[in-house]
Amino acid sequence: MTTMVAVKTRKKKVATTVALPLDRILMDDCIEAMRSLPAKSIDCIFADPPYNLQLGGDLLRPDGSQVDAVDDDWDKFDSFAAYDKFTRDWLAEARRILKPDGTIWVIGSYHNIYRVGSIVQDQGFWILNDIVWRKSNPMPNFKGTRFTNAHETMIWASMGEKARYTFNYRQMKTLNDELQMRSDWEFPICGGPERLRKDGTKVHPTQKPEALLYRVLLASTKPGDVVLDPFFGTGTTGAVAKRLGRHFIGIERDATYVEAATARIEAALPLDESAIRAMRAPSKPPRVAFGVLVENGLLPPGSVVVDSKRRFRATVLADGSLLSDCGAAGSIHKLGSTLQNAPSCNGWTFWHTEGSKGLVAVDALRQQWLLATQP
Amino acid sequence: MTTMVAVKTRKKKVATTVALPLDRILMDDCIEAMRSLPAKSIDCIFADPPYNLQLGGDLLRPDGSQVDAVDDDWDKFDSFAAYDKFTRDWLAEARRILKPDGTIWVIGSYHNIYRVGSIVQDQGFWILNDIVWRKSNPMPNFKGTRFTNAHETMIWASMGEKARYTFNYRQMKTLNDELQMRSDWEFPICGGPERLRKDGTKVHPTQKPEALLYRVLLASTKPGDVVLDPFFGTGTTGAVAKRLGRHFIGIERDATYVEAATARIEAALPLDESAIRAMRAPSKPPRVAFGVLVENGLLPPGSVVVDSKRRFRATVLADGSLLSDCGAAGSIHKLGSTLQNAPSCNGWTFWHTEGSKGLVAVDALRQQWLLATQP
DNA sequence: GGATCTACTGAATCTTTGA
DNA sequence: GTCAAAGATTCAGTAGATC
Repeated sequence: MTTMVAVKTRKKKVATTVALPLDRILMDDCIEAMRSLPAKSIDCIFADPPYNLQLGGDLLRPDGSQVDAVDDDWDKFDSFAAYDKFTRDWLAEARRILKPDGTIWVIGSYHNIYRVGSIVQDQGFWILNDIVWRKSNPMPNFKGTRFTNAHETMIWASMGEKARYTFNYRQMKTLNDELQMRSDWEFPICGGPERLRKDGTKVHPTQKPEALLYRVLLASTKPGDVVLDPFFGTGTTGAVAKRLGRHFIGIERDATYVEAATARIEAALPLDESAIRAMRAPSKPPRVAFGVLVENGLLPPGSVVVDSKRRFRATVLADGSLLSDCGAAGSIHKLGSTLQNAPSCNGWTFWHTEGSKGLVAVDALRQQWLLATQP
Repeated sequence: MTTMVAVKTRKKKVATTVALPLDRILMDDCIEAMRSLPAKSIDCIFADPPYNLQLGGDLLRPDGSQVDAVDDDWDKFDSFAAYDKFTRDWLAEARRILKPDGTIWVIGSYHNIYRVGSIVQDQGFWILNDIVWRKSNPMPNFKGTRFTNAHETMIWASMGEKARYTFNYRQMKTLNDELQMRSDWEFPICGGPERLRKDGTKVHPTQKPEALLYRVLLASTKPGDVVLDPFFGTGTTGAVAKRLGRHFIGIERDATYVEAATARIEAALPLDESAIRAMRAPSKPPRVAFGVLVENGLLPPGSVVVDSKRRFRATVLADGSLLSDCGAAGSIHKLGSTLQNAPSCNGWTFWHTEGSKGLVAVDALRQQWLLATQP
């Protein structure tokens, strides 16, 4: 199904409708397929490009010939140069179709991620984080010649240094038991029932765990966003996007993978109604002006507020500003910073009012107000 | 003290004696100093080059205090091109002086490591591993704009694909409780008594922990080997090399750093057994966030949980929070305490899910998860 | 003397909105 | 585009003071 989506054109800020193949898999070369998509139409790209540098696969040698003796410096340069060109080409297309406030994720290992990261930066993307996927059950190093290669790296980048982007800070913090989500994530590798198999053998050699994509999409997209995966494989990105109420576009050349991905996504269930509803709520609570609490009688004019240690005391005025005993006045934030002689202050957590069980931050009143007024 | 060391010359494989400034600090530009060293004379290089952080303005913590940023001149570069040239130049010299069976380590962050890694590969080095230093106590992301940047990356490379190198597999396995050493290492950042201070302020803004260098040198060098650090700073590499019975050569331009490093290394004592044990990462019981169970499908969004007496009922949301039927929401602990009107609540034992044999505490799911993922 | 509280700090690319 | 005001934001650990 092709869906019409509002996309803003560049020159004139007029919304036009452009065809986006939402929730479909394009069976094509990734660069060709991206060329068919309109500029500035995608919210997020997740890319798991091939990184079989040393194997001399079809990417580096279209004729399938074997790479020469690896001591040959020229050949090495040739290989890296070919990989770099491929990377530049697909990243340039990715950049064209991303919205100005979109972001891109690329996953790789030490074989390719340094090439990718350099080119990401060269093309003007701005790295926001690199994320380490720590595998809880990596394949051991059988020969004992190196450290167990127990992680892969993801680069997350915005369109530029000043570009805006989506980061659902609160949801990540909640997901991590009220601690900021860190740049190192632990997940098992994809196995068990989740791993797609046909006749007992795995369909795709590097199928990514859904939990990984779950966190990626929950962190960096909003419900209804369009997520593109140019190296779709067996469709982990699509299955998770569907579950999380995001749209996906997959690009995959290999018919076997497309077939497996199609069946898989078909079977994936979207989250149930209540979970979806809660997710569609904005990730940030709506702003509430302090004055609204005053107007609505939660803290009527004349009320007294103090800081948590009762060092400062102020009276609430009718316009929602505070008047301190020493004569200073201003918004809850301004007065808090003035009194503490600090550059800034969050008045919501700084100021308190007398409750039945001691001091209560005015932020609690705001929560109360939100609970009472939000649907 | 200059010591005479046998070094093989390149053209003819005849051993000649060449002066190596063993266990000394050369106060000079790193490229100039490396030029003064003979080719193929160094067993291992550990390099902690400037990261090219490109920081913006001041950064304030939530309490209003200012973050002491790395604003030193040595970290300023005009462009990626300038940084790349600098990197190519020092890496080329490093390559010249390394023995054919030597290895190089470079540490960096996402700001620079992709540039470094690409150039390492371009110059013919062969990456053996990349190692993630997970910081147990990183600086938080104060503004809630990104994931906490909680790691740095080290690249470990040999002179070429077929080159030999030293890897003390057994010692690494022993150090890691008889499990293969993985590519992710956890250490605290350098602080406490180990952090060099003068008049209460840190001498160097980016002093590395000795535990990190300890593992690096123990893994990749033999006793008596020569370790070169072209960005010596306050001499962590030298202090650890001395304690491990390796020779070091330090290169550092800044006289203040050289002075501090000299005194520090002078005071360093060879390690005894207890100190070696202390160098191991502290083992902490693994912490599992409730959200991890949600992400991994043990309790998918939309699942219903109840307390043991079925008085309260809540739905699991996509971000790992709970939404109660009465509209209250929060983490498993928060909602449990809210509903019971109690000051605190252990959500792990409070909330249950329907199992085939009746209610099962979500804590049981956590145990199940730990069993499945922990070695 | 031990427990508790307070202040400080660390390689950081660290805001958003509306006039 | 700029600018000013409003609003949102921290974790683990050490060191020293206080109870």
